[in-house]
Amino acid sequence: MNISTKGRYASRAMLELAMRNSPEPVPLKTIASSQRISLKYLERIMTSLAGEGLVISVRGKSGGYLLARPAAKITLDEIVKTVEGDMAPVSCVTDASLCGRSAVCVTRDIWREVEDTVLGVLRSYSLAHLMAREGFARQPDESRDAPDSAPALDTNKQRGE
Amino acid sequence: MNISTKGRYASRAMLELAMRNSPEPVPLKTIASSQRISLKYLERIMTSLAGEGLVISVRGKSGGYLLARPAAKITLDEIVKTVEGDMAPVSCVTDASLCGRSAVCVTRDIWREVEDTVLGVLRSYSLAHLMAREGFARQPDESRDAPDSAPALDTNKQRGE
DNA sequence: TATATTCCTACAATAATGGTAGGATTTAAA
DNA sequence: TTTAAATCCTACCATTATTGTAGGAATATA
Repeated sequence: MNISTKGRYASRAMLELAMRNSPEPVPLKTIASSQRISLKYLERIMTSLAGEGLVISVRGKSGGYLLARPAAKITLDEIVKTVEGDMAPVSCVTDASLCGRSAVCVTRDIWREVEDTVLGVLRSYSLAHLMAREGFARQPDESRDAPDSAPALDTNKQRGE
Repeated sequence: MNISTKGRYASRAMLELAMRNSPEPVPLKTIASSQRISLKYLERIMTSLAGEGLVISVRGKSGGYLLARPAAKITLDEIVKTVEGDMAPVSCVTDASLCGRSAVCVTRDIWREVEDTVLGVLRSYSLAHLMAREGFARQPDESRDAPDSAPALDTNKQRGE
């Protein structure tokens, strides 16, 4: 059971982007140094997030990255899935043909439930939630849906929105 | 995100042990061949399960393994944790000293919640549940608490037991 | 034109996974 | 008492995944 540095770095970088809330693109150099992540490694991570449409990249001098959506509209499962790839704890969950007994495999059902549950937890957190946890006041344009307005126990639904 | 072959093999081996419900110890040779797991590898896995008290090993000729408790009293989280070790998706969850910012780290809280949730799902399944899913009738001595008698949505409580 | 940035691809060190090999030990059965 | 079948123990190893590094190419601003 592991979420690799990719998933963690991506989450932290996105959170920093959200907290900066800059109208100008934020260069990775800034984020890499404040998060103590290798710039080159972070470049690769952010490129894939850009490919997935979670951030907008601006090339050239005074370029950098911007969130593609408001922080309340970006959830952790999107970030983690993008950089980690398949989140199934067992590959047969994603590709049933890997094992001849997939159709009747009891434990496979459990591994699938584990994956669904993990993604449910991650989907329940938006960047806005994380900002709130960091003690930041919510921005005006994301105040419509309060981060903590969702039912606390329903982890399969998105908090916030 | 991965549950390695150790966790999967251990689960399948324990399920087979439960389904055989043999009063005599079941030798690993039997399980290894029916589950198509390398005998030597399975030996190591079962040794650690025995060390954790989940099975009883009987050495010598006509030896083998027995469940240490009724199938309804053994849950998947015990099995998986024993063979996989630390289930935290990020090591700082278990050892906060690995990162100076653990005390104030927002994402760390999420990784911890992910771990708790996964273990909750696994704890909600006993070997008896898996047997029931395999279509086996419940054994008399575990019929008192029906495997599916627990509230369906409460994944943090044990089903059965 | 110089500079700061993202983008792309290849390489590499390290760690984790998934075993194998070879016995030593134990114990029931022949 | 011997033999055989089983667990137990430890070391090794091949493969894969992780976690980067390196070097530049492309892009766009100042």
